[in-house]
Amino acid sequence: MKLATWNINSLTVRLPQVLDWLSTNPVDVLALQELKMSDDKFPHAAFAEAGYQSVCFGQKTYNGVALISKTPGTSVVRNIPGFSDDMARVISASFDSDIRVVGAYFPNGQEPGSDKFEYKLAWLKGLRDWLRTELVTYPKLVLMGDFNITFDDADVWDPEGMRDQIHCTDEERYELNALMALGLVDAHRLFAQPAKSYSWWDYRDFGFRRNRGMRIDHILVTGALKPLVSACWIDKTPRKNERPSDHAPVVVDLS
DNA sequence: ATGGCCATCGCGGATGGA
Repeated sequence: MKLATWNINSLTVRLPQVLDWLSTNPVDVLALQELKMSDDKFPHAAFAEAGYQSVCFGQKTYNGVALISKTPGTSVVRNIPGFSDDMARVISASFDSDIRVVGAYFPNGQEPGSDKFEYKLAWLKGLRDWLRTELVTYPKLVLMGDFNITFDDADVWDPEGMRDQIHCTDEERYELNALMALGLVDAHRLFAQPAKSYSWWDYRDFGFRRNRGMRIDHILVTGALKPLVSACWIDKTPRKNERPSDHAPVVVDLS
């Protein structure tokens, strides 16, 4: 079973790229973030023609998440039960009866100390409190998406320049580590990876060409799934497309 | 470098992203 996550920065713009990617990377489940599209606009038919089911949790202009899958997802849950939020950031479903997939678009946070930063920290706490009980119900769980947090300096092209900046603060990393402490492991770091592996590059200043990026898109798995993880990689190919998303897909092989 | 780029809304330029 292969799963992937990809922040596509507008499904309206990037639908052809998503379909193209799926045709050469026929994963079982693809979590999408930043649809920037309301549910009534979601292209279920286009995915169906490609042989994929889809469940979405959209929002006009901002945010929006979806799960694209070969088999239908069951027990679909939108956002974080118990955490009141007017933004569409999380969608969860079960596949192959007992694999629970949580696709998430974590808040950006804009700037440490800002209202958006405080919202990010509150959201992270809400996610953690919910996942603690969710992991009891679903021991085989995958949490993947755009986390908007780096683990450490290895995830940042310019650690000195980014020190204490958004995505790299101690507060964000504390919350990320607290999530891991619930019993999750970073699939990417289970394997040797190319040096300077990033999942996002700024559109400005030839960020991708110069590999000035950050690894902020992650796939975390529970201990029960860890023995099944045979590979995890970042696919930089779509970042070379015309009009690319600023993020690249991350893929995990659970076979 | 007080920035660069991109998507949205909507038709100019602000807002958000990261």
